[in-house]
Amino acid sequence: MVRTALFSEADFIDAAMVLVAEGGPNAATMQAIARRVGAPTGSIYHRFDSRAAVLGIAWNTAYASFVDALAPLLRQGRPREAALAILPWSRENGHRARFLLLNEPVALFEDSPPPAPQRARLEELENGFDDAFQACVAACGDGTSDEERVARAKFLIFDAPIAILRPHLSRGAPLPPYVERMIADLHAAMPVAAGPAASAQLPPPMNRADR
Amino acid sequence: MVRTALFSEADFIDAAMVLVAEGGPNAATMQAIARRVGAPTGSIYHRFDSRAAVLGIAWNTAYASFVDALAPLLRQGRPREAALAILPWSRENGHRARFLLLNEPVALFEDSPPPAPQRARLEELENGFDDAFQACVAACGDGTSDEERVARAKFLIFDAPIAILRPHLSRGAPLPPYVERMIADLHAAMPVAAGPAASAQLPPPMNRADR
DNA sequence: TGCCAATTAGAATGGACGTTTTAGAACGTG
DNA sequence: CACGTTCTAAAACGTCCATTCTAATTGGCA
Repeated sequence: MVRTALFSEADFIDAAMVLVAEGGPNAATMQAIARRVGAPTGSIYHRFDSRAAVLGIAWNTAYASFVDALAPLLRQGRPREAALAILPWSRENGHRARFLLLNEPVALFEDSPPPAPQRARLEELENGFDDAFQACVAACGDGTSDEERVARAKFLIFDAPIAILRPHLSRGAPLPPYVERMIADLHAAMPVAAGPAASAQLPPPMNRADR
Repeated sequence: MVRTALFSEADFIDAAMVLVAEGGPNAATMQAIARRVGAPTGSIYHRFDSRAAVLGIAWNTAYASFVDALAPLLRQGRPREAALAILPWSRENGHRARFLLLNEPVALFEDSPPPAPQRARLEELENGFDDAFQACVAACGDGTSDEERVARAKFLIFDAPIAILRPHLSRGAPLPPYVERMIADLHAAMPVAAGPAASAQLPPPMNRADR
């Protein structure tokens, strides 16, 4: 390299994340990203092939950070700790959390899908996360890991905690202390290790649906 | 009226909903909406002020239908039934469900907020829904309706069931039968009417977080 | 029958955005 | 101290889209 770069790749990635987090996917125009970094738009194209690549790398970065925080706990068979780990991760990764947890990929990538390398990397990350869930279910519950059992684990560890955080993330408000209680209570009431033993302690479910 | 209209307002609204449901907010361009209806783009502007108005009305329509399905049950103090009602509503309102439950308003309206009438109507609907929650919490639990109690009820009745449906809505797959079990189990384990009595039956929550 | 408002019809306009291009500045190397 | 490479810098291009405009069509009514 012969001329020292004024801006780093991470600068542009971060700017894109912040813009999406604050204003939705369309707010992250190439010109807005450049403006926020203080660079000309051309400089983005010296580092990235396209806008889709920028957003794809941003997504993969945030997702990798998230998976790093949860997967080890899952593999250790500690689903409750994994669910609770979303909380400090979100507090420490403000923009990333909003970027990752508040956007559906379909909406983020609707204009054009990320190029192949980023797609491959994402699939890698998703498979790793999936494996961690499988391992957790195998370690926590009995061996049978059918679709429903995994869906239940993903809900308890992933979707439900995010649903608890969502209203606050959406308002941009700090996470109140009771979100931790809600997650903990949820896992106390519906353990992932939901052998028949656990549910037998609960009051019997009332009669099924009303239709 | 002197010339019979070939297209109805609802045609355009529905087209917009379907397009957003299938391809994300940006897929609902004025030209795409018109093309799907088989009308010229000019015809949209004879009925609606702007694209923001079309999306705002579409959102309000879907939201009103959703609230109609849940609010009565909430006001009757039947949170479990309200949570389960999301299921048949989603099955009977395929596009609407994807449109409403898979899109954050911030992403949908980022380019320009809906005009005042639609904003006012939405606030009306949201207040009505909020009141229903307040009524339910008052009817189910004890009288005290502090922030945490309402947040808990909203999670159990609204956000959690949606989180259970989300993966399937997102893939465009039909909702499997076990989603009903998951919602029912959740409400059996964590009743909204969570007086101290209910949680006393549960095994004591394990020690709080690990940090 | 001939008029008029409502609607269809489709082209035109202006702006925003992704991407490309061209020119110039910086810095390690020989 | 020039040279080549990497980067900054900013303007330019082409496309897409929301919105507007102009003209043609329809059908009830005087």
